[in-house]
Amino acid sequence: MTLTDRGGDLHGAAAARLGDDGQRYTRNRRALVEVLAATSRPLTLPEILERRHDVPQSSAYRNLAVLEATGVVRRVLSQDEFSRYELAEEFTDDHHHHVMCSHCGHMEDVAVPDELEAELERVAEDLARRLDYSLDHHRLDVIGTCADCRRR
Amino acid sequence: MTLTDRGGDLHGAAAARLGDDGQRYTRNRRALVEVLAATSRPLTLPEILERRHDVPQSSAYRNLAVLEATGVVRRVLSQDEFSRYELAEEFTDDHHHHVMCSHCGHMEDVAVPDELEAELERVAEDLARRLDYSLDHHRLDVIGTCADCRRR
DNA sequence: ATTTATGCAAATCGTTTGCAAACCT
DNA sequence: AGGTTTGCAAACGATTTGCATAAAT
Repeated sequence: MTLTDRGGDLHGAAAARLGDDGQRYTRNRRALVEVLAATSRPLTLPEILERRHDVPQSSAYRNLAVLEATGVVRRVLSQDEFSRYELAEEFTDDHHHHVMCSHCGHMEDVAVPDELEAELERVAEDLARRLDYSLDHHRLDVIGTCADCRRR
Repeated sequence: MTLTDRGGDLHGAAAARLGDDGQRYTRNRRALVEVLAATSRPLTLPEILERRHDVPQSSAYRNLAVLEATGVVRRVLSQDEFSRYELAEEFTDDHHHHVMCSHCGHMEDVAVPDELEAELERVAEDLARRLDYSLDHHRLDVIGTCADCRRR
């Protein structure tokens, strides 16, 4: 059974993770997790605020930092001026990569073939060992120009 | 024959590229290209300035932007607060990826096996086609904690 | 009660920009 | 001469933070 299979228990899992760190799962934090769970791409802070007008900007930043520190959220950097946020893989049970527009910074989640994924994992482990890093994860971005930006 | 095989002609190639865009290959721009050519990892602006005390910060930023716009330099984002800069692949004749520390943002260049590279290229083309992006390049990061940060 | 989170306003800091002087062709 | 680049200082803007109040346990 996975987190996403358990359906409504995403919030339970997030609350438990925060609790382990002595943090509370508050209204604002739940709102952020809900917004991120409802998209298939990392969102910028303005995009998050658009979806939840009741969360003030500073609280969004502060709580995203808490969620990131506890491993519920991952921050991903794109090519534009904004950071983007997505749920950590552990909370979506979905390993994915990104296609990113080098002009506007837009990102979308994509999956790659299992065979490639397995090879990426092997190579990542090998590189981390050789350079004396403790491996966390790998990240693959396909970078190009999206249809909207080509039109401009 | 490649650019790097031609040895000292990196500057010639950079000058030609800038010339195509009606830009000059000035003292400061040459200094930046020299610094970037001398490392095997993307450098932050402070790291660049450390190596060339004669280039003022604003000129460094301004010229890196020009070099990036003309395709001589690529800006890569890491996990810390700084952008990092490296020579574009066309000017180093070296396709590489990065191992990155999620704590301090440090990055190092790494190569991956040709077989993986070929598969990455195939998958990147396929994804770009399916999502209607014009493919530019792909980027693979291995993310972990470096030995220095583990010690802290 | 006590600790933690909130939200406004102000500060921070990497990066960008205005502008007058210096440079190149 | 006519355009570009320079470099200082000031501005910008995404993100962070101080602090008094509100919420959670």
